[in-house]
Amino acid sequence: MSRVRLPLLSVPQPPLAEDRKHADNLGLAEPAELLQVGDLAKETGKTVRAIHLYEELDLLRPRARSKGRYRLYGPDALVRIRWIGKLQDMGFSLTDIQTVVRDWEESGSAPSAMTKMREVYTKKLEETRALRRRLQRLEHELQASLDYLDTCDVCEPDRILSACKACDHHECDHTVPELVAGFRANPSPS
Amino acid sequence: MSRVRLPLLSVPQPPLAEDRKHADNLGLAEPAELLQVGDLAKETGKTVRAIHLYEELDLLRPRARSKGRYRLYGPDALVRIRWIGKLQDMGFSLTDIQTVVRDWEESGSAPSAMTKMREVYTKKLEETRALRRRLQRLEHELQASLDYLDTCDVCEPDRILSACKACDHHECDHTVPELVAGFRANPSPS
DNA sequence: ACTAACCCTCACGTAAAGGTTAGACATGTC
DNA sequence: GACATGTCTAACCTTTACGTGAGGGTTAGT
Repeated sequence: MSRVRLPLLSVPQPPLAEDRKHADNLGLAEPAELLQVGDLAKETGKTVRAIHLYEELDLLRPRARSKGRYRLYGPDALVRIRWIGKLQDMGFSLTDIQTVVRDWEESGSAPSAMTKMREVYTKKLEETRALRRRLQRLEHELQASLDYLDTCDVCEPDRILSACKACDHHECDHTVPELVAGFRANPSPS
Repeated sequence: MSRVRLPLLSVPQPPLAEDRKHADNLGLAEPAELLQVGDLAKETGKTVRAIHLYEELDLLRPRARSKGRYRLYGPDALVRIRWIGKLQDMGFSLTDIQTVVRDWEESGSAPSAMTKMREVYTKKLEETRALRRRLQRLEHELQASLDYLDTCDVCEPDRILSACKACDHHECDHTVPELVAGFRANPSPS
């Protein structure tokens, strides 16, 4: 019975690509462009700790390790991390994602995998729509409350506001928005 | 830098008013209708524990106690609890609400209080709008991904799906939706 | 009086998603 | 070789919103 929580938003802002450190190992044709964890962090906006965590959860895996055991990732890791981020944004928990990933990898045979993927996304699409409607209702309520408050100082311009906390002016029309009523309800102790 | 999380939704469903236990103490005019914590719980869908918690956080306070120290609430408590719930739905944490309440009570003088209330709601209204836009983008992405997947089995009806995990059919048009690409990115260990 | 429901006050547990040390190597640069 | 950074592992810390007993009174009804 957990209710919806809509936390404050703040998009990570991919901190614009930094200087490629050890340029490119000119000579070796293919395995060029290996990134280390900090690079991933910079480009995805996630922290190193977060990326390590994803690995602990088997959501991500370094392509190799350096001699000194540094993790080395291919560029696909970027895709993966961003993907994780998007799923999170859509409301998946990391453990949800774990499941999704496990399912995908277990069904090495594709058809079921594709089906699953479609299922997951379809379901989430519906949830997202529902959530948006819900938000819209909240928006209306907020708007209504603000309108109500405006009324309050329209009918009693400016000055009388100082008495407004106890103002019964609106009490006659019993449609005090809940968002406003709640403020006053349940007064503090004696 | 916390990102948005949009948890699964599920509205509490106010479990339709139960039988008024000790009917109404016929005789005593005013202080009738005192509820005890379980009643509040039933009517708001919150748990008793939750209600106790709200009290610990100074968001709610019983109007009185019975001889045996049972908490007794007036009907305004219902309003208050529902109000708390709505604020939570809008993304306020309980500690946020604590602040709001404290602010409201401290400014016993009303004008600043009203202003504050308006401020809070105005801000939240904007956040909510932003969030909705964000969700809309996610919705589009989901839709796009699903469309993409449909393409996948339109061009290769049915059977070839079994090879689709490795299918490069779409790789030519480099617009693999991130939501789809992420699935495949970063293959598991060797 | 007896019983079934309630309620009281601690107080510790939990899940999520990392944050934050700490102590110790690794790398790249001058 | 010396420095400044960057990484490694391991392990404990943090916050949120309650959940879950334990141990023990309270109420209402019969």
